[in-house]
Amino acid sequence: MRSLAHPALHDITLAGILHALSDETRVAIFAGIAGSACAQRCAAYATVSEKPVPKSTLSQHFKALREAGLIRSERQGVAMHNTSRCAEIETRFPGLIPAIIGAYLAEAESR
Amino acid sequence: MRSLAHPALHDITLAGILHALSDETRVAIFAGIAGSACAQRCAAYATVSEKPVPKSTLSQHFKALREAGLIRSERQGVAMHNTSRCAEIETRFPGLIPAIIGAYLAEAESR
DNA sequence: TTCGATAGTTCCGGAAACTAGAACTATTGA
DNA sequence: TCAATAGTTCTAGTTTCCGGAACTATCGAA
Repeated sequence: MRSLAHPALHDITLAGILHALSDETRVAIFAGIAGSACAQRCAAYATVSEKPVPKSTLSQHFKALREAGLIRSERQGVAMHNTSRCAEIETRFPGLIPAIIGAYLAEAESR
Repeated sequence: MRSLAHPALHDITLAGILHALSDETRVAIFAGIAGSACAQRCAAYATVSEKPVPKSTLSQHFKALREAGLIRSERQGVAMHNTSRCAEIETRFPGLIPAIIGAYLAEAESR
């Protein structure tokens, strides 16, 4: 397995973030990771919003979030530990992630 | 020309907004419209960030912004008047658009 | 009322991106 | 060494995106 690529903070772009989060499944995964105190395994999201997500698709989604700079993934034994990079991003784009998470929660609640 | 479709406020989705703004050209156009007091013609964005944008592509971009609910377009004689729907969206997703515009400006400034 | 100019839209083919099944790789525990 | 677990990569079918060419709508002459 090749080493996982994480962009440096200054390589994270707004368009990249918005694109990564413009997918229902990915924004749900990211909200879950960002809202959790502890690291999350990929497999924790084998079903998202009551829909099963195939393994390969899930892997692609995590890759997209990783390459956008939204999460950090580290192998821990056989599993993967995923944590959000919210704090870092906050220094570059203050208020952006909280606003998106807020909108996500508002939308989820109204459904 | 068929009448232009604008989604109702409650049909505007977060994913739709993020997708529409996940394109460099579109977010630049939207920031221009949102930051302007008066309505903007499509042709005002025939070049964005010093890159020329083909007419057909520009039309598609405006359509994407319109269908995401971000702008309102009305024919005014031979031209189109485009205005942002920021105020409406603010009631549904408070703080979202300002945060994105802020991030866009921060990124534009750092380049 | 026809002609020309202007401003967008639609059509369409090639390019790029997304989805998900199948096969593969890495790590751990028996 | 083997089996199980957790992800990744390969690949093909589908969908979406880009931009040139052709089309439509509106207005202002003449």
